[in-house]
Amino acid sequence: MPELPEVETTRRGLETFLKNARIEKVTVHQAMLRRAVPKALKKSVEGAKVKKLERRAKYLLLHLDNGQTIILHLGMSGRLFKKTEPYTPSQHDHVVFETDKGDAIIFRDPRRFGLIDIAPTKDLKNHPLLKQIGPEPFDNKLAPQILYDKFKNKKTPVKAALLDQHMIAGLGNIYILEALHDCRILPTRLCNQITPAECKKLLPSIRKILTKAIEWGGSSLRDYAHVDGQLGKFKHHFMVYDRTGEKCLRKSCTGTIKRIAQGGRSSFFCPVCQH
DNA sequence: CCGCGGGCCTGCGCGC
DNA sequence: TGCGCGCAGGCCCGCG
Repeated sequence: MPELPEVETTRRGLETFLKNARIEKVTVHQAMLRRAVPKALKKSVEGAKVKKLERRAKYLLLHLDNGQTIILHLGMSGRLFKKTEPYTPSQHDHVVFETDKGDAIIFRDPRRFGLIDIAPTKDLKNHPLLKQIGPEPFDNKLAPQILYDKFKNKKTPVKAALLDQHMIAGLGNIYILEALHDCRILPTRLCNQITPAECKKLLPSIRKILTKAIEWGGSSLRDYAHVDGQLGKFKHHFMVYDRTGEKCLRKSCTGTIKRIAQGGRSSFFCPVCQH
């Protein structure tokens, strides 16, 4: 999916015209996403104003002025965009939000791994989808030592642990592999073998990669695009992701990028500069 | 409790 | 040209 940078880019894109807008109409064309769109969505949302747009992990939270919050997740292939002419409707345009400003926001998701839920804002902390999620990468309270403590008793490869949203929020396949390359850690390394010194490099690498990715508007591979239709450009800055057989881009490294499968997902790394 | 593999969906690119 | 296969940004569930 859309990982943290793509969701954050979407949040920023929506904010410019959704903040303080009133949602006048919700149309559900396809209710069956990863789970069913709640029947109450329409009733809970129509007539309410969007007060604040927040991102938590890969979830987008639209806080309304009636005490409800819309919870959106883009899954693997989801995107949210503003309808502009010319508009080519798709059979995967599942939900449409229309505002009092005349805008229509479309939730398009071919694979339907995304989801939409609605919950009282005050109950979000205990929402089953959000309750167990780990710290945000940019949370000031997150320190290398915290990562180390989470790693030290785990026997899984570090790649798998970072994919787990309970460990740290918002990371996915691309940015994990880019961050691990940045701090020279192999994705296959076991968590309980990662040293405190390595954690001290890992966290800044995660933050650096995410920051750069947000600056470039995320990564558009096939489905993802900004709210206004522009493409995210970070894929032109990948060091390892999807670069099998190509030269490692680290200065003066002579390695060639390798691909392996871990837990059914691809991992890319440089066998020369990562250890 | 933990770790792994499968399943959920559609679409695309590749090799034959 | 057409078909089958593998693979794709994520997450949940059930099994051992």
